[in-house]
Amino acid sequence: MPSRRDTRPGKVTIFDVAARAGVSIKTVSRVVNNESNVRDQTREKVLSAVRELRYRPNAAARALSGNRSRVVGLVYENAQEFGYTQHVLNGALAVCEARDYALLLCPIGLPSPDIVERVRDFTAEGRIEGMLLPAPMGDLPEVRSLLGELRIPFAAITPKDPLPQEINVTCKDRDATFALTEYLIEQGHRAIGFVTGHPDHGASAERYAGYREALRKHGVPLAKERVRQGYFDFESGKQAARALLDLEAGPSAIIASNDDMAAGVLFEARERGVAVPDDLSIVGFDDTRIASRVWPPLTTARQPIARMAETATRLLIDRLNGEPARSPQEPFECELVIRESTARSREPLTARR
Amino acid sequence: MPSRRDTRPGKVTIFDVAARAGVSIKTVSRVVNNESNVRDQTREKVLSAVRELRYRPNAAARALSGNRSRVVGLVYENAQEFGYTQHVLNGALAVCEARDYALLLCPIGLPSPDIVERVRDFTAEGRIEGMLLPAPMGDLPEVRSLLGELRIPFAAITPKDPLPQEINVTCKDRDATFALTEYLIEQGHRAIGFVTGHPDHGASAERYAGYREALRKHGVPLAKERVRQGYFDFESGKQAARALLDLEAGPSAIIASNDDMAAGVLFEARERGVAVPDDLSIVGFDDTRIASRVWPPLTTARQPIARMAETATRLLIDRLNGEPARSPQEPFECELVIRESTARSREPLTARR
DNA sequence: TTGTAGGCGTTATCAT
DNA sequence: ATGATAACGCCTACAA
Repeated sequence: MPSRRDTRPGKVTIFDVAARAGVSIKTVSRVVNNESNVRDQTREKVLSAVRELRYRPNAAARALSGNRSRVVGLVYENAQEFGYTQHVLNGALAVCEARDYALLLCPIGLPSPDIVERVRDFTAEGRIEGMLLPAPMGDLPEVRSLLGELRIPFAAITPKDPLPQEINVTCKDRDATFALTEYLIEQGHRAIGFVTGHPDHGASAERYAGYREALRKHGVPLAKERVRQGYFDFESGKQAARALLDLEAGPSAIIASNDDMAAGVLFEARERGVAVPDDLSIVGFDDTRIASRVWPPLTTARQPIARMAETATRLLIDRLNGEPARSPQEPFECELVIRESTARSREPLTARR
Repeated sequence: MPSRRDTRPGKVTIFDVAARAGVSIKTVSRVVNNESNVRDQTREKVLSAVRELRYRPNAAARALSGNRSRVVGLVYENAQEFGYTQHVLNGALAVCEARDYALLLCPIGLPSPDIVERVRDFTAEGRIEGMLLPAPMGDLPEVRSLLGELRIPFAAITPKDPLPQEINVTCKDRDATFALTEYLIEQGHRAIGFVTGHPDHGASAERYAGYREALRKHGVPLAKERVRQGYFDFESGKQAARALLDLEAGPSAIIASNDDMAAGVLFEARERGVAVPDDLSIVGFDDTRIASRVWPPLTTARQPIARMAETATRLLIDRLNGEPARSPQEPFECELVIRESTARSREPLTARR
């Protein structure tokens, strides 16, 4: 029973616990790490010593010795709008905490010429054991190949082209945009503008596809001039709205590929005195906070971002603990949220009222 | 010249660098840590070896050996509204990155009965070397005394009662609310409602004081029924507005103690068809994103949150590196931002026009 | 089922 | 100014 050091105030080490429980440090280690081959009785003894001493294994020692830092890195786009990232953060943190992992942040302003160097730097001191890549980080091939090279497992949230051997969490945003568009059509809208998302985001193409599908299904021709490029931020939504509202035959409704842009559309409409939803219906995507804080609150599709992040984090940590890379069987569902930014079209296509 | 291990792919250690530079590992350590007592020539040799080998010291080994994790913890209130925290995060991360520290997050939902346990847990594995306490975390005595007990230095951002021997970063929010109120008075407003912030936040009392001072200076009586309790979130702003707009003699202007509540006030006004700013002027505080994304955009006071967080982080890291606890000489200034949510009062107190 | 020895990559101590 | 050697606290092998 080696008790290598005297009881010192402050730091309780594995030796203290071992001494107290009358076992070797290895046995303590086994118990702490939930390994097998420990008699229940011994385990109990150790556990009470742990409790009494308030022992917590030292993270640095564990990392150094076991070559596992128990830290997950989160690389995210540091944009003005933070609604999406906030949900990712919440989900990731919740799971990390439950699994006793820590989360380290790596904000990146896109586009970033030295992104590979930034990520390499982030992983440099051996701190990161696995990486979380929320959109659009999972879309960048240079990041993915770097992580592959570094042998750092990662989980991507809504990447553009999910590879089966990696961890990917996706959702049915295409279906959701389809449903949103169809809803507007059912409300009598025909001239429906669309603001796309950033072309580098995987979700952008999906959402645009959902819009076109719905138009096609209902025999509404796709008018190119009613489709504008946006970048997922408020300002680009505003600018897209400017162009759309300047059209001769302006739209009676506008779908923006996310809530931030929809808020921009709404802002522009108000500035021009266009009544929403009376003269213009507006639709967003994600149901982040801003959707219910502008007036009128936005009709949108609720993407379960936090839950998706939780799932990604869980699968990633499982993988770090030796399980194979898995992805959810099914993409997550998005739920339609009808609010006051949309109304029946006043155009005389259908009977009045 | 001990070269303890062969050149292995992947991990470059201090031994590799030492061998390459033809010095001992201690010398490499000195150079890497910018210690003195190294000949310039030797330093150069080591530095080029470091560069050529792309050597990065292992964080875990450093932490274990030096008893310094180079990690700063950020305990923050995990509220719905994230505008404030977003700026804190940005500021803290920027400085951490520059000083080669990492930032660990500890979100806490308030009120939290087990907050002390949560924070203790957060610090438990020896990961955290210093702690950042943005409002309102610096106001909680139990947290402060816990950190004192644990001998973990901390820096508070706008705490209620800053102690001189600790690191505190504050701003002149009292002056700013004073200026905002005065601005409204100059615009002809007399019936000015006020929504206070969460009573546990130090800033709440300050901002309320600024409001009262301005009224007093201009001989406007303080009407208790025009002051409502809020909690810094959107919903409480909405509810406060409900009460204020229900008053017989409703206010012609409302000052909310932050932007999120101001957005709630605006939302409620719109729901009732109260025209802003024609029938009601609205003022916020902070100039977080939401202030310029609602319509009309909010007149507010810009609190330099990110810069304050940067300063707090810098001072904290300095302290962790042996310097004494210092605080800025002067509180930070807040800047008035006049936007379209305020206008001249239409009440016939001053001449028309 | 349990324990012993050695090493993880640094920083710290004390020589020289 | 520089270097040898011992911690740091834990985990991994291998023994018993």
